[in-house]
Amino acid sequence: MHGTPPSIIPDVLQRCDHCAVRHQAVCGAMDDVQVKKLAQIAHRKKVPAGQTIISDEEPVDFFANVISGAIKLTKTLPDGRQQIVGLLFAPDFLGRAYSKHNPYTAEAATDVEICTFPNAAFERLVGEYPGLQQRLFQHTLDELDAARDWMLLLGRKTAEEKVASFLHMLARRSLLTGCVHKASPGSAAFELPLTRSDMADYLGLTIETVSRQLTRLKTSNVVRLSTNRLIMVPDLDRLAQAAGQDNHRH
Amino acid sequence: MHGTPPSIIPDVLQRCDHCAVRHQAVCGAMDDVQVKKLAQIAHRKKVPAGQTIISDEEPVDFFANVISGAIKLTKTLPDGRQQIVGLLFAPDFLGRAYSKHNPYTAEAATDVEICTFPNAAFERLVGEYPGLQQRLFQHTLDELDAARDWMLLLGRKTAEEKVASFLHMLARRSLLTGCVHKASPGSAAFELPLTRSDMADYLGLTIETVSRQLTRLKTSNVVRLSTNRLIMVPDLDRLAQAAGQDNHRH
DNA sequence: CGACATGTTGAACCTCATCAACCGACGTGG
DNA sequence: CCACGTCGGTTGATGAGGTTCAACATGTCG
Repeated sequence: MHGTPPSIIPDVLQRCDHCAVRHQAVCGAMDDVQVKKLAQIAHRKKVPAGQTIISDEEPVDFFANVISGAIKLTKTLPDGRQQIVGLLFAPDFLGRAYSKHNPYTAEAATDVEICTFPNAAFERLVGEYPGLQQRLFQHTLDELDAARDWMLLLGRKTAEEKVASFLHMLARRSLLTGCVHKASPGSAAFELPLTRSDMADYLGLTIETVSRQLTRLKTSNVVRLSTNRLIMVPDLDRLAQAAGQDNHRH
Repeated sequence: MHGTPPSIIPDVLQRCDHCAVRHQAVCGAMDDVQVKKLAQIAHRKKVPAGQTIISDEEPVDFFANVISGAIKLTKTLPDGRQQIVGLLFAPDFLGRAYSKHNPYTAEAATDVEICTFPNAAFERLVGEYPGLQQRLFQHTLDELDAARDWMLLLGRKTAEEKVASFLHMLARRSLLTGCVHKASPGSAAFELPLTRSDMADYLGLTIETVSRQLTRLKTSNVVRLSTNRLIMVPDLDRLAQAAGQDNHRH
């Protein structure tokens, strides 16, 4: 929502070899030679929480990989009602093929690190390496699946199921993303990347309802909160059940 | 929801040249020589309303173009609550690249005609003609945009805005799809492709609420209903306003 | 004609939004 | 140092928008 442009910290010396997402992000489709080409057009950028990265009102001239942090994609009605239509995490990709115009706004939900590529140069690379286009396509399909899952949530789930589903998604995510304490199998612990207000915008609720449902889940011992942001899930199956989920999947 | 497989009416003699969607569907990316190849693997199929085309529980072994009618993509919670996560119309494409498994069910909302291609053969063609893959990618991006628009609707719009948005979408569609009476500019007339029950599942409402909001729009003269299914919109801008839309777009 | 599916309307209820007060943490300036 | 404003979050009271349950209307098909 800030008008100021994100500060650019070019990092030409940065070797992709040491990048945390080298083998997961779109560059995972490329061999070392290709990645070197990519490195030449890439720029690391740090974006503080709350800053707008892409606005739906301005053309976009770059693509980006998310290195760390969370980015929210939002849509807003003329009267200000807002909905988060997508969340991007570590190896995800930001940007739209075939169009300079994004139909939504991208904003840093937390402090964020991204690796940007200028539009033209990146599209040239996509032309050279068909594997890259396929990777982008695959990523878009995943985003579509996620969006449709969320449509089911927004249209048909209760407030408690919505909150539980959100936590369940993060919990699953935390299990995949390395560094797990895996204290006991079937449990998880993670940090909330969103404020209550953002959670509300993601779930189609109000902050008050989100807060109430969280305390409900807390008092029924489905989750534990150490701070406002640190969540501990003792039993993932119970959480999945509270989320009204197909738990024979995922 | 029916268990019976759709009846297959192979139509080898059918020339793609005469196909209503020859230049709009994915085949629009192909020249006449390529289309001839495509015609050899294509089969026309008629599917009666209500019949399941693709189930999320069975692998899919074909792709398809929609020739006529409407197909709904649905997701269902274990307890039966249902949400339509996508609607496919005439030149749209059904099927999922890179995966035999669809995470949703496709069902004929009206009587439907589709043009199917066996998986393997089609993927071979995609490999040969890069334009085809790009076309599929583009289509997926459009579906993603539509899904995210719908997330905003499901999460943040009121019942009246939801119904109005749905009608507005169909009205816009009816203007693009040839055969318009364009009695007066800014007006539109079309047939509802969905039952009240399906509309409810699409909008995250109940049939009763859909019905009530329709009569509200009717009594406030935003729309006119000749039959239950035939809609007349005298002023598209008023409808857009009732939909809570950005009307400086689209 | 009766049976069944689709759609409308009414009344009661309930979930969630709204409005408001309050809490703790943090930063700033007198 | 403390008063203060601000921000993120919680909790309570109230009410509206939609759901639910039920009755009825309409249309279609054997």
